[in-house]
Amino acid sequence: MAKDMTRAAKTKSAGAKGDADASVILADIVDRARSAFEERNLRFTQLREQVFAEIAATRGSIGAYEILERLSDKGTRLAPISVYRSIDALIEAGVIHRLESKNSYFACRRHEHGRKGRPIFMSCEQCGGVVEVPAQPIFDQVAELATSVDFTPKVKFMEVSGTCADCRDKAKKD
Amino acid sequence: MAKDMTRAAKTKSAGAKGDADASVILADIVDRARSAFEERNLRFTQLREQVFAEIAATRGSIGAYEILERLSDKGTRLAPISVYRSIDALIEAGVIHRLESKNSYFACRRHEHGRKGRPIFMSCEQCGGVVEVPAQPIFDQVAELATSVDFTPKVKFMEVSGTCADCRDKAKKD
DNA sequence: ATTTCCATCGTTAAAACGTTGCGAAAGTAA
DNA sequence: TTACTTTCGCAACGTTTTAACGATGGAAAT
Repeated sequence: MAKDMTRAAKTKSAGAKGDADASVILADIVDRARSAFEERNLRFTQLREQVFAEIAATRGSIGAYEILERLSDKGTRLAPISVYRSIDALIEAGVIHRLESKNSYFACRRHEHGRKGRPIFMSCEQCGGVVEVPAQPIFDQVAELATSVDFTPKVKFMEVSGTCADCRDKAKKD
Repeated sequence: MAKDMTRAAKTKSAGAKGDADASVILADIVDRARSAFEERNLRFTQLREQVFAEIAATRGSIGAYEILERLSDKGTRLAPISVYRSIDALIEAGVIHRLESKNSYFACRRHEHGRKGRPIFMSCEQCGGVVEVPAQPIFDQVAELATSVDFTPKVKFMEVSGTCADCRDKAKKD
């Protein structure tokens, strides 16, 4: 039943927006997340699945309280802590990331660019969309710079805000 | 009188910690901030000065509510919004920075490394200290990478957390 | 000098984000 | 079964940030 819900949610969200990559349906993304959990011997519980599905169904990033609201609208009324615990587990499993600059969360899309090293997150200030771009050389340079000032870095990702191509083009039309 | 207070605060904080660069006294840092405001035709009000002095007197970064508390201890009781408004102005003037990953603020130290392009903030997870390291080439590379995926970046600084040399050495002793 | 204007600040309130503590339930292992 | 660990529900609380609105005070225009 949980799976049916996620499929339904996906159809609705992608259909409504006429998403270009509607081919990658939400259920598949959820399945990939499930695999990630299994690989690490972590439990992909119903709650975690629901939370993940909401995040993955979102274009751009989503805050914890919005997840809370959306699940509530669908009949699953939760306390904030439950969502945060699920978020922690999802981050732990590596299937979502936290966008520090917006206190929000988005589904990992590493699979879209293979696994070519650590990514930079480019987050559009207009539409909220987030793209992950592999940038290992830049991380290497940061590490080198840090070492040069005797600092031991612990960087997992970097965030860059700006404007995506779509929004830039839209702005030009005005 | 405001100046006297800041001088006193500085003496206390640097003296207590036996800070190495006690030579750069707080009052001078405040004066530099004042100049930054004047250059931009912004007002360095008493409130902004007090807030700035608290931030500048802090080793590492400080949260808005801790600023609030410290000022309250000194007899200036403020509403949170007042602190946030001052913080906004100080960021606007470029004399402090926000550490996104910790929801806290610290005084800009650009002058310590000349003005050689945009800095990366290296923030120590152990001691909370923050150092600014000029890293324009890395910003350039990020910009290039962004452009290559048709994204218009708007990066001012980057944050790297990790461990500073002092804390690493201390850890080794254990 | 008086009016006009705008930035700043005070005050109240609430929104947005995140955590603690405790105990029940459900999965795992012996 | 029993014991153990992980997850979850629940209630309250703590932290960070913003909104709305009015008062004040200094600079500029008349």
